[in-house]
Amino acid sequence: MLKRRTGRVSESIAKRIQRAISVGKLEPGEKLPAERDLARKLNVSRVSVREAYRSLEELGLLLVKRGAEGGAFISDVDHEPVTRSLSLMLRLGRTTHAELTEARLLLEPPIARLAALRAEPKDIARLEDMVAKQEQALKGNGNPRRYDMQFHRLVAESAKNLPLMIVMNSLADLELEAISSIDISANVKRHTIHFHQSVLDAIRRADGDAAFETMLRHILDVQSRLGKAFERQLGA
Amino acid sequence: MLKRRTGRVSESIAKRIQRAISVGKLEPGEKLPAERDLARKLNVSRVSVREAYRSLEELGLLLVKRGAEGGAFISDVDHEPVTRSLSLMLRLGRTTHAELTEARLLLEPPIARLAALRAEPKDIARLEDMVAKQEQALKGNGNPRRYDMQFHRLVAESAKNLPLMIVMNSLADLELEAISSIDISANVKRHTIHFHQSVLDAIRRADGDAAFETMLRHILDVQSRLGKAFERQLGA
DNA sequence: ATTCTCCAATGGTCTGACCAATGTAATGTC
DNA sequence: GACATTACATTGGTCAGACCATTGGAGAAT
Repeated sequence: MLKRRTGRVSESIAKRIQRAISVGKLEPGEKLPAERDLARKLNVSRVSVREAYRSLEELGLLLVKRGAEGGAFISDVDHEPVTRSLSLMLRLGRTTHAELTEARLLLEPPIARLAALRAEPKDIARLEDMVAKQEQALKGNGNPRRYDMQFHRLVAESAKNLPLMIVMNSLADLELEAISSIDISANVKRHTIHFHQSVLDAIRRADGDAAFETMLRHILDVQSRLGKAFERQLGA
Repeated sequence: MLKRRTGRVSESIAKRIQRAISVGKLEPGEKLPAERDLARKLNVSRVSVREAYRSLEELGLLLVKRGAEGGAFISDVDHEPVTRSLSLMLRLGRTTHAELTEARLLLEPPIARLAALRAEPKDIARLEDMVAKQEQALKGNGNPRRYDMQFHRLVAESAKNLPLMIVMNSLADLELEAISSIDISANVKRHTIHFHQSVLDAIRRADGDAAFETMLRHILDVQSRLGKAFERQLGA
């Protein structure tokens, strides 16, 4: 035999399918053979096919549904797997909040600038919506924290750069996790909303420099306030 | 029973292990039970344990070796999964080389600035070593390309910020993959090395602004040169 | 026409077996 | 005694076949 694969059977199957997807032979929505069928066709056991499907599912390439009319379907690839991995790596790497903030300090202002230059009307509408929700949550005792990072994500989305958006999403995940345990005063919340409004305003005016500056000040502001909160928490 | 898991058995196992890793109960290098043992302990089949291990392996959390003294070992944190997923998106056209370059354009100059401010002697030594290797490879017909991205990674390492380092490493790997197929003239290689030397010099002088500026110009330079190369390749 | 029931397709899990790789310990050879 | 060889135990990899669980649709009942 010529094909010398020392590796696992499931891997060679997974690789074949992945290649087929890469070159466009398989398109999103298409259905792969049932596990039993493909196993028979390739003269391997169902286990191997299952493992291959499982790997591809983990990669975000497949969606496996069970039941009648179930099966393995080619997914639309989105950034979820990257974001998940990146978030995981950051968490595992024992990233400190200081590091996290520093990274955001480098990233977010330029992202905000891009957003100001590239935001489309629907991006702006979503940002407005988010700020409105935040205000409402503040008045009505709701928890505006969820919406806070969401705003930052939307800004990144408006920048129309997928890698940056992915990075920003992961950092936001981590930030949310980090601050979920500490109390935030209504005062700080008001400040946050105010900054968000300013950023939104700059984006609306397509004023890149203003967006950059405002975002920078916003993160510095949060940094100093949260720094105090972290200390209080440790002291208590 | 209280715990209502509708999902797959393998997933609940994988989640448990992942959590144990996240909170530090399991550390890199540690060995998980053999498939048979864990299966017996949890009252599930070996198949389920295998699938759990397989998922975690795909996520980059485990390394599975077979044979005597084999087993599933907790991996060191590595950016490989992030890179892999990103690379997939690149291949599937969800993102472009232009976006990638733009991201680097935003990220690398500030990273270089941090590196200049924080590089320790041993970081500088490694950077010097890398540039030397590059020069040697250029003279001796070697392939300096591998060392190119390596240099950028070392810069990110010198910045002492884990999130930024992981992100930078992923982007560097991706860049390497993207350009691996195109020819690079000796002229461009010389330019690259020259820029690297300048960046290194700024870092040695702990001159953050110079490092920022030089890195920015370097990437812009590469961008314009590679842009042409890409075009040539497409035209051919 | 609507609801209900049943069923076939399909993934999920289990059992138990054997194969394959791999490090180590026992054995043999010089 | 030092080194090569062999045998073996451990562990993941694969297989076959069975049964369970979910799900959507076809057909029956109303």
